[in-house]
Amino acid sequence: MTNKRPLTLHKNIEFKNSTKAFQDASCISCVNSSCLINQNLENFSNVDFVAHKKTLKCKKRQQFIIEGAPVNGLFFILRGTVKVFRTGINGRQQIVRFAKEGEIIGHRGFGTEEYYSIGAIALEDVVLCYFSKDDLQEALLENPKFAYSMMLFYANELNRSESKVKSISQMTVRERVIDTLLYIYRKFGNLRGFLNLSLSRKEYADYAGTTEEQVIRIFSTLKKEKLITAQGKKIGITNVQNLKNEISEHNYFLDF
DNA sequence: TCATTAATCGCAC
DNA sequence: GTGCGATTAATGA
Repeated sequence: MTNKRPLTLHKNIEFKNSTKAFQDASCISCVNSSCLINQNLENFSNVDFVAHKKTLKCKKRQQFIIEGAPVNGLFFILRGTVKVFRTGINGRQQIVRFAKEGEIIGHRGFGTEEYYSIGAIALEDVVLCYFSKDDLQEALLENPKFAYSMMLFYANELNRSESKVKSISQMTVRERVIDTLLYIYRKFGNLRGFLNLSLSRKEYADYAGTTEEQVIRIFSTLKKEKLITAQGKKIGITNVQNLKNEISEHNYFLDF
């Protein structure tokens, strides 16, 4: 599935060569323990690899990967959350996943694919680490433990992606919305009784594969059923177990 | 504060 | 279930 559609221009894109975007954040002193590179740091004999990485900051709502753009490297999230999407039929946005610190973005284009098949937008202010393809390739060949960690990551992604196909094709809209809520819940957790990631109704819809109106309607029935609470963008899950029960018959996949 | 953007709801299909 | 449009609420410059 090659994707060579022309670049979709977006109003605020700028990451390459914009000097102020880059600032040094050394891997050696990095506190992000969920990063695969950080975890494998002591196994690298070649220090150049981490020395070559670039750090860039993205403001909220800034797009840093454009669908169809050539792949030159991989992004690792140092801080913040990001949504990864691809443009579907009728220009509708399909959110592939939400990613938080330590996660890798753009990995599907790594290796054989020349162009990104996904786009990525910062949901809040984000700090990214960017490694060039060449440096990464070298590091993977040299360091089996690192390669193995990456393989696990890929396998996990594939598993999640497959279960998502099933949920979109076989679950009802209500179930998909609940599934989305639980996904956000287990990945981002709760903060003061609300999901620790605020998304628009549209974004819930784009992930669940439905429309904004459906999400609104389902949210309001869930509210009446006292399963969730909502205050503007903040959604709180009041009864996780009941929600889980509703979709447990279809599988309930744990992912990070 | 005022202007813009998002959330809702009702209704037709 | 979906899509449109009007109304209301929330956000942010």
